[in-house]
Amino acid sequence: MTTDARTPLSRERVLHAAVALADEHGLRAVTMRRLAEELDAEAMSLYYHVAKKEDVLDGIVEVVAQEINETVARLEKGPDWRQTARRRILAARQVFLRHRWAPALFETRSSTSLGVLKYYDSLVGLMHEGGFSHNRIHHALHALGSRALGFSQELFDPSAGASAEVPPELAAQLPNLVGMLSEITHDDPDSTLGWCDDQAEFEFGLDLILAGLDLLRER
Amino acid sequence: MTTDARTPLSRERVLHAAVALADEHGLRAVTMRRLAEELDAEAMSLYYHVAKKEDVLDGIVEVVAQEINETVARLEKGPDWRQTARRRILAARQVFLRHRWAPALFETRSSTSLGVLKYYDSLVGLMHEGGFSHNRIHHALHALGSRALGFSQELFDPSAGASAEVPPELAAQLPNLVGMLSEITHDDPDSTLGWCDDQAEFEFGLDLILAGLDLLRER
DNA sequence: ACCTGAACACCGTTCAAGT
DNA sequence: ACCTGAACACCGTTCAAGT
Repeated sequence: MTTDARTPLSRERVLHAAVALADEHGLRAVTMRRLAEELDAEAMSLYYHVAKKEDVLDGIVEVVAQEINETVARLEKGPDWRQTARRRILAARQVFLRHRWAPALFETRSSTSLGVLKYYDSLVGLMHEGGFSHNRIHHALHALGSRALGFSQELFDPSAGASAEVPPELAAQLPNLVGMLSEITHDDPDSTLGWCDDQAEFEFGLDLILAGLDLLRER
Repeated sequence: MTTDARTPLSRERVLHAAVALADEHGLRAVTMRRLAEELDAEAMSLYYHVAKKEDVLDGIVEVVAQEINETVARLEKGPDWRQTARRRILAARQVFLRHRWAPALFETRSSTSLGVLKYYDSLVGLMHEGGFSHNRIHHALHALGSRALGFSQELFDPSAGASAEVPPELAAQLPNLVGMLSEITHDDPDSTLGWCDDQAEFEFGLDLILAGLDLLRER
């Protein structure tokens, strides 16, 4: 995973090691000391290449954002703004499926990333060509929220256990929720970004919003 | 803010002190040592009343969730499911406006909260009465995401500076975004939950989704 | 039953010093 | 120019000891 121990450190090496570490052991494993270890260096050495830990976190958001932009750049345009946007968003999602720690991080610090801004810039351009006013586009970005980037925020925690296993004394207090959950099955566990954000659910919400936006455009 | 120094500690006092501390100085100020200080005790004393820090965080989510449920319980029903849901969601939002640190925390750990589950349970019940199948409701909750609870996730960071102040060398790389932002003004700075999640934007996205869902129900 | 002092393992970070 | 050892202030947490 890490390159030769003799390779000198660099901001880029530090950031890529951080992404790899997060991919393998989660974001919590990314400490300055652990990261240095991964690079066969001392924690203090990192400070020559990055300002502080926040800078590392900003940096790995940037790395992931670039990965998204490269993926999106390879896509062909669809027949209309909506299809094109949909394709891009679902492609971005694939990148997050490779970096499952990233949604949580993006939610706190995506504004610092030039790559994220470029992604949005391109989306704004697409919608503007597609007939939306800037004001509408602004609204649209809000309506989409993190869906514009390919993930939806998790309101339930994956670690809390499966849906059906609600303890009986709790179930009595939550009759409607338990009733609903007993009827629901999730389609594809491999496509999950968290507990409940699987591909089918993500697309449902995305399409609902894109359709709603498209109606507004035509008025 | 804190009660008499003689008042014995309790889980409840600890949690309420934690909420007050987060309200005043942010979630980062909530450390075991600082929290103890606030209660005129030693950090180690807290461990008699809470298991660990995670337990404190779960607990303050619960406190806020209860606040939401109490607020919602006082509301009258609207003419239909959609109006009622809208009222509840906007009322929940008011609670988050008093606890601006809470959205970020809810996004990571709301599943542990009985109060949050009760909120959802009631929403599921409302929609079921309103003519939705459980399967549709499940989809609907996904489509709404955190909006069901009254906030939308922030993709941009409030600390990063105002929208118009994009440095010129950056602006050249982001023509569409800069074009958009130059036309946009946010309506009401007081209603903001973060950089861009103000009341008007929140309602736009919420109504778009509620309208889309309502159409599905009628089919 | 409730609270605390001392101690441990772990953070991020600074700074003077090494090559 | 690049890396490091020692040190600091701060975490969460344990545990034996106090009342």
